[in-house]
Amino acid sequence: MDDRSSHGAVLTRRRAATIQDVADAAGVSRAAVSKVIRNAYGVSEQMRTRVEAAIERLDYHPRVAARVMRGSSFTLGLEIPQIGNDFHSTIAAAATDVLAATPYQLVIAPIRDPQQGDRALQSLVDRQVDGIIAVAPLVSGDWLDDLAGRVPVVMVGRHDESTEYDTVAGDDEAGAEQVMEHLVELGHRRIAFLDVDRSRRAGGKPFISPTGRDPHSIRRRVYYEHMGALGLPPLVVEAHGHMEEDAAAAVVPLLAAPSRPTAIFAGHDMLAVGALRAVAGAGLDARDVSVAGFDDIPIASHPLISLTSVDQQGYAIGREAVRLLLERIGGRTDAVRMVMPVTLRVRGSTAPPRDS
Amino acid sequence: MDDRSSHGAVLTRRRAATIQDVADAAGVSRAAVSKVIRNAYGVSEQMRTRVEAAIERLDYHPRVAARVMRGSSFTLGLEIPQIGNDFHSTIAAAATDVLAATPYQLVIAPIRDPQQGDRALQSLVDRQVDGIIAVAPLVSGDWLDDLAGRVPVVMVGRHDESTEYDTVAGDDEAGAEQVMEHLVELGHRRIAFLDVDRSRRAGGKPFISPTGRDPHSIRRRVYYEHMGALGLPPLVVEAHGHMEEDAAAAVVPLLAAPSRPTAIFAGHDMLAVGALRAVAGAGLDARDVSVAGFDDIPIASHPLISLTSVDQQGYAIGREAVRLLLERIGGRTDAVRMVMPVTLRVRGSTAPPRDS
DNA sequence: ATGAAAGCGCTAACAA
DNA sequence: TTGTTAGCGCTTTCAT
Repeated sequence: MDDRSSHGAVLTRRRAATIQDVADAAGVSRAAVSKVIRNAYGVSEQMRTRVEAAIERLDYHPRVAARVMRGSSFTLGLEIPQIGNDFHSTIAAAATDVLAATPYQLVIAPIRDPQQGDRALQSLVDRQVDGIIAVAPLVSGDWLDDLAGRVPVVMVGRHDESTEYDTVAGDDEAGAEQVMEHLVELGHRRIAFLDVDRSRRAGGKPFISPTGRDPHSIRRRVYYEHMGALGLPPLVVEAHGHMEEDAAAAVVPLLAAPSRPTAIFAGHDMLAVGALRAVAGAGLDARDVSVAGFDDIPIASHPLISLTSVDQQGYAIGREAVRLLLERIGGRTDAVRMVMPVTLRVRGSTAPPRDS
Repeated sequence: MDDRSSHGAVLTRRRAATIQDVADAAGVSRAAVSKVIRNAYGVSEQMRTRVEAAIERLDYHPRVAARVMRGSSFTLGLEIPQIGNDFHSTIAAAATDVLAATPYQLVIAPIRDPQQGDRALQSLVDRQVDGIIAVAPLVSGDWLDDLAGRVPVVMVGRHDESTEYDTVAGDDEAGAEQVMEHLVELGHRRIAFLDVDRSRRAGGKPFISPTGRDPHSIRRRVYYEHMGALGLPPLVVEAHGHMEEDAAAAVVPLLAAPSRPTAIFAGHDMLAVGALRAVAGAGLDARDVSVAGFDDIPIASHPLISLTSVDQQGYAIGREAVRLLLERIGGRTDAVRMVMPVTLRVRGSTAPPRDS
């Protein structure tokens, strides 16, 4: 008889087996069961067999929370600043693939707005994950140093010099340079830069990176430098939001301007695809307004999109981030800084301007 | 002095404050602190002030694991069968938005292959989440009934009759019918169906839904029924994998066939976009081979893609799923079944066949 | 209004 | 090789 049977309208919830239940069923001690499930040293063949049979019979699954109280959670946390951005999905996919062969489970703490990065990171810390991989360009380095003092951390897409955590990033400088050289070589002079949303929010510990070492600040800086070197007036527009549609909305007025740009360098591919939405929506093509992006997300290679973009090897970035994190959990304490080489994928979205 | 200072190469990890530290700092009992952080009844204004100051000073954050041992985790789990599918991202985005105004934190258990659904679900159970939302078409209903007996569950995209869990799904039958009627009306007769990967894997508790009540089985059945009613020979091809590129690979041979189909009904939009990749890659357009999909993912409305698709209101599905889950956590025990109405978004990817 | 103390399920140090 | 036991950080009666 279940002693937690329903009383009135209260829902019956069966109690799942605990390690004590397994121990009783197998006629051994809790410690013995614990050793079996952890593959620890000092269990006879007979003991193992009996215990495993009981585990199977009772469908026993150790509670992660109880394990956490005594040690590790075998959980790794991934924080990505925007669910739905395919570059971030790729990193998550790579991490999931790599971890499939390990005892670690990945959990993703999703946020809708990069500004909430610290909240998501804190929630992972509160859950005592064994390690954290984060794409959080806007969180302050000091805060991260503090975080990394509590739990192993690998940051993606940052170029910090921290000694507390590892970084894996694409070569943003080289990538942006290749884009600018490509556009200039095609004959473009009126080149606009489509930047991420940098509007600030009130409150909270996080703040806009003041270092200028986040990917988007670097890409924009390279843009400014190239325009300056050529004596061309820069034109930066900011998307208000992080979705593809937000980028399109920001580009529409650009296209209506009297002397509209002949090329747009978008800070990342979601923005670039949005820019293409505006360009195509206005009945224009690459000869009118070329568009180049960054990340080389899967849709960029689609023949109907054919977006020129900087491939920064997102899958490899995710894979290496996990590898570094596992190393760090394994005991490494010196910081590693990885910069992935980039390749410009030239496609149909960039072409010589019609009037050149 | 930190009594856990580094010894040799061992990394120093600062011990985070516990409820006891806060209690000591404020000169009160642990119970008092607990009451303050839970906003429980019976704390004087003075007590609250003192405790909150100590919490602030020590940067105290309650450990979720310890709370779980005594009650709830204030964590909800979302399982999605494929990271990188924009329909699933939309559901995750909706869930994140709704939960932002609640004390619950969402964690996503990502998988790469729908067949691993039960592993991800089990991992959420092991973490004692307070509720689960899952998009898991292939997990058996019995297993889910069992799961739902342990934790509140809302399933997305299932049309089960279970009394143990709620379901939220689009109207797959109506959606598929609208697609078929649209294609037939345009004059198509050689219509192919591009199905999801149904190859089986060995082992594990999950198995292919034998009920035929999962969305893709329904969409395919409707396709068969319409083709049969018109006396047309059905042609079903299966993608080997779940990525857009896998769909393109499956479609390429179709296009090379002597009497190729004039239209392709893809089981979901990622497959449809892949089909468009193959069609455009072969230098064909909608007059040669029309393509229609299901889900109306954001890229479908992009003018360069312009994919005809069934809008099943993914965002609303995610929102309602969370709402139902919170209701269930709040005590509701009777099962709710929601079917979201669908709308066919007719766009440029479907057109009358050239030779009609 | 406040505090003392039991106990959630597990691991690890130690004893047998 | 196996079992006993302390204790992780919190919530929750139950006294005071």
